Amino acid sequence: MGRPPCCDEHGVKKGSWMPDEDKKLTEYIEKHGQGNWRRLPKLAGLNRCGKSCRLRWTNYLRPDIRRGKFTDEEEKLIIQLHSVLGNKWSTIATRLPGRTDNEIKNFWNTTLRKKLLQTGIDPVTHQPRTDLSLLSSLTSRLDSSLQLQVDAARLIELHLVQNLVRLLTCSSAAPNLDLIRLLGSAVPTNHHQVNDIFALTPQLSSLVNGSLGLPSLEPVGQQTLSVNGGQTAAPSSADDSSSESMMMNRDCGTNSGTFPASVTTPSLVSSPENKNETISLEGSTNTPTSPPFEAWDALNLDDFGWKEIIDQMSPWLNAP
DNA sequence: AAACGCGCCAACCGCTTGTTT
DNA sequence: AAAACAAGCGGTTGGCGCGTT
Repeated sequence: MGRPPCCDEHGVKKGSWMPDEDKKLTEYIEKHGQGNWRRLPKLAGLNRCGKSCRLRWTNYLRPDIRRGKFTDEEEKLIIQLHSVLGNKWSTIATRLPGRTDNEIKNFWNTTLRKKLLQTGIDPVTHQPRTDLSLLSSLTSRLDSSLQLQVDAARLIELHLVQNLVRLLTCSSAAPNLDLIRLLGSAVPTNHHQVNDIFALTPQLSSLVNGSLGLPSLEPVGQQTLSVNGGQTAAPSSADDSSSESMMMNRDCGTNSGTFPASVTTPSLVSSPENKNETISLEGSTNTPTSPPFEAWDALNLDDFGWKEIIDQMSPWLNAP
């Protein structure tokens, strides 16, 4: 049989103490001393549970309680003791006469903890914060990072368009009719008709036919998107890096008709194997006009309306 | 003047530990 | 030895006051 709750009595008052309650409690303890807290409320004429009375007395009414602001010495002592004892507030309180564990705990949580954090000290370990140096280094790279975000966003846009094209041009199976429907065209039944879709936008058509001499998004340094902690796959073969990779009749993998299970993308982070990478998140000096963006920018894909397409493709993109 | 956000702190809650029966 | 009880402890919450918008 478990222990019954301390304050399970019905009608027991909770919340802030009234002055007359404080008076009753103080008078009773001054007269009879501390003792059986469970019986005290009844004897003192209080409609409170014993636990509540004890807390009120020890944290507020006790005559030896020292109220007011913590001094610098107390502050230093608390930090010092906390570094040794941790959150042992009652033990810490025994070293600060007149201060209650509750008061020290509150002071720590509201003031000291923040103070330490601001001065670069971890309030748990009392050691210099390691994440702060990381933050500092990130700040120093803010300028280039902002530019990288632009580069990365651009790259993702291009990559999505690239995969959209590939989906529509897979040769190993019937074209993805659903996607084609999404493009708002009449349902094509062969590759010739699929090509007609691209005729809707000369720019995309050019992209597919490689007639602009566009930089391939797949060549040297291509990586496979990985979900295992960002590990990169080995660069793909030289065949894959051919400009033909953007052409029709390319093998799209075994999952034609659905989004390829293994989505290829240009590497975003340089690696020893990816010497030719033009985009690196670490100290990149790329600008929006640097390769591979120049030629792609010429497409003016913003006007293509790809965003709407990608929105509608989201069920495929999110499919397992 | 009202609304809102935020910090402070008293009090509560649930759990653990120690003591008594 | 086990159950019941009391006290203590630390985390969390809720209300209040104050400053800002």
